[in-house]
Amino acid sequence: MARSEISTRERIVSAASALFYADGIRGVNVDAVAAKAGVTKRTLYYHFKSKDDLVAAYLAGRDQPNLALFKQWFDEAEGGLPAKVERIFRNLARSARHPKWKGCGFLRTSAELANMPGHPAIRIGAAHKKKFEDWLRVTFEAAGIAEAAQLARQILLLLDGSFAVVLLHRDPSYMETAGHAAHALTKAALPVRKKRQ
Amino acid sequence: MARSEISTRERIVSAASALFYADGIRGVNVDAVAAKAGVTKRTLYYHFKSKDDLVAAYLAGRDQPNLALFKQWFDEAEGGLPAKVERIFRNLARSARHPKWKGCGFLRTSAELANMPGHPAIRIGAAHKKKFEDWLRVTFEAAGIAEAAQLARQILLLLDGSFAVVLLHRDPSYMETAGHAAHALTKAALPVRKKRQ
DNA sequence: TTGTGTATATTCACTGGTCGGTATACATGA
DNA sequence: TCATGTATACCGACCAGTGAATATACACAA
Repeated sequence: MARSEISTRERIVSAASALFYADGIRGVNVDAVAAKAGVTKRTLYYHFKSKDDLVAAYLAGRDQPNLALFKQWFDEAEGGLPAKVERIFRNLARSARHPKWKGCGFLRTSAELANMPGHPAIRIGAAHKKKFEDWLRVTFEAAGIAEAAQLARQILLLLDGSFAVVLLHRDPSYMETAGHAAHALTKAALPVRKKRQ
Repeated sequence: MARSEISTRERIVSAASALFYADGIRGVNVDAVAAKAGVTKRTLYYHFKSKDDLVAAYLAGRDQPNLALFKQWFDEAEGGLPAKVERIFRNLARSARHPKWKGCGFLRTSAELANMPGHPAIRIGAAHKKKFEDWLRVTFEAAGIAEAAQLARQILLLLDGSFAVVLLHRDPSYMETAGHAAHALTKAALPVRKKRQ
């Protein structure tokens, strides 16, 4: 193991991440990843046994940071539960306005590799979405929502719908629409307490 | 012009459609399309000036039939507007159970070609989704829904979210969840008439 | 009817280039 | 001396697109 600040392996994953996200899996060749990481291809193949292995590392490296960001957005939002949920969508809309934004890497990878059902990248993507859905469900349960599981799935559907639609239309306002819907569904599922929030 | 039942060009598009949908754009090579269509590659290039041109033809050929199917499902459903909307999702869930189902071809293509913003295929996909959204909006306006445009967008988000999530998890029950959400949002947007539906 | 020109449609063989992955050798530190 | 890690050079398969020739169908003049 090299003792440098960031390991060779990390630099390779980082380069792969940027390229795969920008141009898709099949749109990026291994030489390009090696070049961007500043290593030769042989070195890359020392650390990863195949391109597929590298793809898996790319998504695995995005799992935790992505979830953390959503949770952070939720936590720092003010207002009731519906407002906190909606805030995730509003922040996402802001991200989507950056020119380099290209939707959800997990979703795009699973779409591209849809003909390889058992591909590690797809399993990692599915696990990622499951974690997000579970976090939503637990949060909703804690708020006393009876149909917490169903609501969590609905929010997930709106979120992933946003990724798909905004990627296609390049119009982030769809994310705010999804946020409204998420707000409405959450509010309707909330147990009644008093008239005003 | 050949006088056969189906033209060579149609056979090529049909072959391309099956292959591109199954394996993705970059996962299919032009030789495979030519072979499946029973023509030489040179013939294919007589009818289409490039692979991208063929991709555009693939999606253009799916536009009208896809929309017609959704409208048919909606029309033949019984019950009120929310039930008719929900029926689309239920029928889609049934389609998604077929082993060859691989999500929405428009969405998957736009995800795969996300690094080519002006690609004809993406414009065709965007136009397709826009048509569907417009049809929903007009339908909702006819039902007297004030926020018809917003509701149409929300339904679209749920629909495309279904495609993405079901493709990833291979669990069509998410489509029924989306149908519930669509039902609830439609019902809430409907102008009040009487207590029981 | 027959010959000729022309646009359409199709084939075989090929090219220039890309890509995932590897054989082999070398360096360095424990 | 042995495990770890890096470099150069290469391979075989694949792949989008093309050159040149040929077949088919039809229009029109002799």
